Amino acid sequence: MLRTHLGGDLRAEHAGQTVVLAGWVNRRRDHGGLAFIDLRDSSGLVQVVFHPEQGDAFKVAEDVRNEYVLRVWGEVALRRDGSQNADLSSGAIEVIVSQVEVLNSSETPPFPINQDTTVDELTRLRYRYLDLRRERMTENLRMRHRIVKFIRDYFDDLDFAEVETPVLNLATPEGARDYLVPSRVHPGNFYALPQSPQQWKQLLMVAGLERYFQIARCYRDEDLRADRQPEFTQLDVEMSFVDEQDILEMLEDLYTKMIAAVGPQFTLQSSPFPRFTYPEAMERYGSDKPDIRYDLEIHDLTPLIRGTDFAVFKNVIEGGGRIRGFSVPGAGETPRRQLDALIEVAREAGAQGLVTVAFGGEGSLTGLTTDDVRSPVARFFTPEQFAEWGAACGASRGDLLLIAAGRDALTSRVLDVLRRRMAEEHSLADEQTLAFCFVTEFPMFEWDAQDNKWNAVHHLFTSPFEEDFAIMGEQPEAVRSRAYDLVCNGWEIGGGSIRIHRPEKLMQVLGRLGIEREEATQKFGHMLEAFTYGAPPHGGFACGLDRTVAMLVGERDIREVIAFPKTKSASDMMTGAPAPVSGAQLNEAHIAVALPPSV
RNA sequence: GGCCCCGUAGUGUAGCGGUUUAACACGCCACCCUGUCACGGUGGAGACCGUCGGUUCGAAUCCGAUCGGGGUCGCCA
Repeated sequence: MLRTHLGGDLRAEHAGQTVVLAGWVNRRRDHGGLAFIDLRDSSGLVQVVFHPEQGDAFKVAEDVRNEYVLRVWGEVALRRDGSQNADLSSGAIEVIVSQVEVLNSSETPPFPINQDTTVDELTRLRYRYLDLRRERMTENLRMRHRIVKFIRDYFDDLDFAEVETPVLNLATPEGARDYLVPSRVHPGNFYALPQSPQQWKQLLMVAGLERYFQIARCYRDEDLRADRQPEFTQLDVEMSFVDEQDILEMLEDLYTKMIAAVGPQFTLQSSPFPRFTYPEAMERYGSDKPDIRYDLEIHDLTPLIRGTDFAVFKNVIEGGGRIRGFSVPGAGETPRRQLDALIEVAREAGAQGLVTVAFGGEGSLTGLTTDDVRSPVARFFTPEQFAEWGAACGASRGDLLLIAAGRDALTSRVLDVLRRRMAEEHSLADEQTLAFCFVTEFPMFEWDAQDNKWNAVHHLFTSPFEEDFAIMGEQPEAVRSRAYDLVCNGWEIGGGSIRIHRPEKLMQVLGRLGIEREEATQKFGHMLEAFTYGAPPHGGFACGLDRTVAMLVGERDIREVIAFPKTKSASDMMTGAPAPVSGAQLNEAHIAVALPPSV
């Protein structure tokens, strides 16, 4: 070892000891006749002191710069009274250097390593190794490790086995776009990188493993977002002989214990986690991943408005739509300009418009007068009617109603956007609170207007409710799936389902999705066949590890918890990937490149 | 693929048609400084304003294209 101690570990009790340290120059304070260096290693910082009496060492210290790598020999000494530094773990002491060796010099870094400043994303990714040297990023990676360690221990304790599944897979027609890998041995044929180990884990259930998990890397060739990378990591779990209840309870237990272990500073809003069916979540929050740290709950005003002469509402109701809205406490004084901005937000979300009703004053809504109500539709309704609406939304004077009209799909979407916007503007979401919930009973199918067919909302191995098989032909939109999502603070953290384990059921679903018998056999024959050999009932889930880590370190962008992420255009700024390959490599893979005309 | 935002010293920003020799902070370099810890002081270097084209007497500034980054919708079972 090049050192005897880690600098950040040194305490008053080490005083008098001779130590050897190694690390980076975090900062140098040169007083001419005396120099201090904050030496940084994986444990933190320690102040090392260079006195001129130490001739050679002092001279070396004068020429040292930030990020130089040093090895120092010295004696731990208590700091003189009044010069202790409470901000450093080692702040009670300092190391008086007798000898120093420069293990490596350093160019001036392109951005400061010793402070957490905003730096252009591009520059950070280009010099990712320096970006990661910064304390915040190092801590994020360590937290990621702790979480993975916790997960492995947790499942190990419950007799789960971690099994690695193939990265080279058969491409499937459903779901996200695949990353393709050419086969050299089979000219013209391709593997697909896994979008998830879905089929493998089900086959492991058929294999009788009963309890499987994996920290699995997954790949999807789709456009990127702050919470989406082309390659990402899932906690993948599957169990046999279980129902929804078993799995939801396990997820609850897993996350509750994980947070207690690695993120004790967070408050769980409620445990057990509230459960909403999909229709309920859409009705109350307009979203299948509601942020329930705040209320702003959506209410149906249609019954109160039915029979109105106000054309906009009347037409919507007659057309089968509804009028829905929610109350924003204390927003009754929102100035006109901001209300206009909200209407614009609603329009961007697809709404024709947005009705705002601002209640003036304080206290209950009884005795409301025309002067107390500020609304663009004030002349179409009486104060009593507005008071009824307010009561339905749980509003008082001083609150603001936001009301959208239209088909449910539209009003949900609009009100969801507004809910999140108002929570943001009024700081309703506590950053230290984690509000988990489950959303269950998702629809099994959704209509794909582009391709004119039904798609699986979750995935095609998800089991519909047994009693819903009967209506699969006539009312596919009404078929409920045994799928569930784990949601936290408006983020979809994970999801899963009870699977289909009988071949004839799978064929039924495949048929509904418009996959012909021939294609079904070709793409899913192995699953259909496996299910004929006594496949046990089974189910499971997959959680986004990147999102889980981001959530627990308070990052909004999963790039902050991935060591070497890609840019929005899926490039690696450090290595330059992806890049052209040689003709020889292409030939071996039997690939002829046909570029689009614009390139 | 659509729409939106951003590209100005190493970093973060200002400047938004003409006294700009492009400003400020941090960083960097030199000198001074024996108790600092975001050390301090003095001085200095460093940017053809992403690229190409256009408008104009004059462009970092206006327009168009392009490249790169980011956001968002589509997409992501």
